[in-house]
Amino acid sequence: MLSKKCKYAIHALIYLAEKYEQGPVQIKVISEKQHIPKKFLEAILLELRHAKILESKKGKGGGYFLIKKPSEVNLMQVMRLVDGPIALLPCVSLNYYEHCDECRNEKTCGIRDSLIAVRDETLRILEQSTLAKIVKREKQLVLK
Amino acid sequence: MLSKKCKYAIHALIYLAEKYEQGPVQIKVISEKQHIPKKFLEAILLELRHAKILESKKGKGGGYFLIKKPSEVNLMQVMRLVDGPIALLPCVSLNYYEHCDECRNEKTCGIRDSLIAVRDETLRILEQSTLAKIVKREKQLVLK
DNA sequence: TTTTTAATCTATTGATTTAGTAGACTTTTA
DNA sequence: TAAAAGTCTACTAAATCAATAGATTAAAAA
Repeated sequence: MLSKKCKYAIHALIYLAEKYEQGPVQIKVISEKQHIPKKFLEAILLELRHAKILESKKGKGGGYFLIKKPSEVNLMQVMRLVDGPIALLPCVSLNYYEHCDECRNEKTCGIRDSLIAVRDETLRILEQSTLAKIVKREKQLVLK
Repeated sequence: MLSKKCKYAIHALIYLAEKYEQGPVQIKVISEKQHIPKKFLEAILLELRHAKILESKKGKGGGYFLIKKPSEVNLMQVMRLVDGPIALLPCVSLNYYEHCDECRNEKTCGIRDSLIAVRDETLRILEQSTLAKIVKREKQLVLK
């Protein structure tokens, strides 16, 4: 399961993708519109800034804004950044690999194949899910 | 990520699937062969018994054994039982559904589609992964 | 019937992670 | 220079995770 932090991060990014190239948006505005605790959101946005997905401007008229195109930010990146590994076990993780103590020899562990398959399918779907596609989808859903 | 508990449960079940219809296996034996803390394993096996996957026998010659066929136990069942939801958010979970506070209207939430796709692909793979297949796979891997 | 074996039940615990909050500080703009 | 808005440091309550301890019960064998 995703953490609340990650869910908040995704919703904040979608909101900022809607306002792409329309100038900075204040934390307070995102917080209110997306029902995210303001102080918690501050930390999340800072993390996304450090990851070069967002940039910020201080002082009056300041706020946060996307510096990547909405089509270049996907759920795979965001989830990895905020929550860490996508894989179900560290021993099948691409970005956060860790050796498995229990299974003596990884080569003969029968569950790795399944978990690798889950990982790859999950990554495929999450990588395709860009902010641009999500915003487009939401607009279509609102019309229905 | 799976909890250690869930990983232990899977490895214990694979071990018992290898010994299917060969009589009860003591907790201590499973614990040693699979490198699982004995007391922790006790609780896990009990849970699997309550779920009617295992049965136990007390006293001398006692232990645990599978009461379902290895082909009838899959990773989807085990993960759901031990760790709960497979889905990435409660609002896209089939078995542990919970309404989402933040997204006011679920109908227009753009990330649900992706998360539902991830869930369905994950379930498909995990459901196919039966103990029988895993044991067979491990035997093949050992030969290589 | 008693002893031994092995699972069962109750309960507690330490460590880590999650989900925040508080408050002082810095930068920018009007 | 005052107000606005992000930044940084530190702290905390609650929940979850990963166990451990010890008494109890049931079954089999001596």
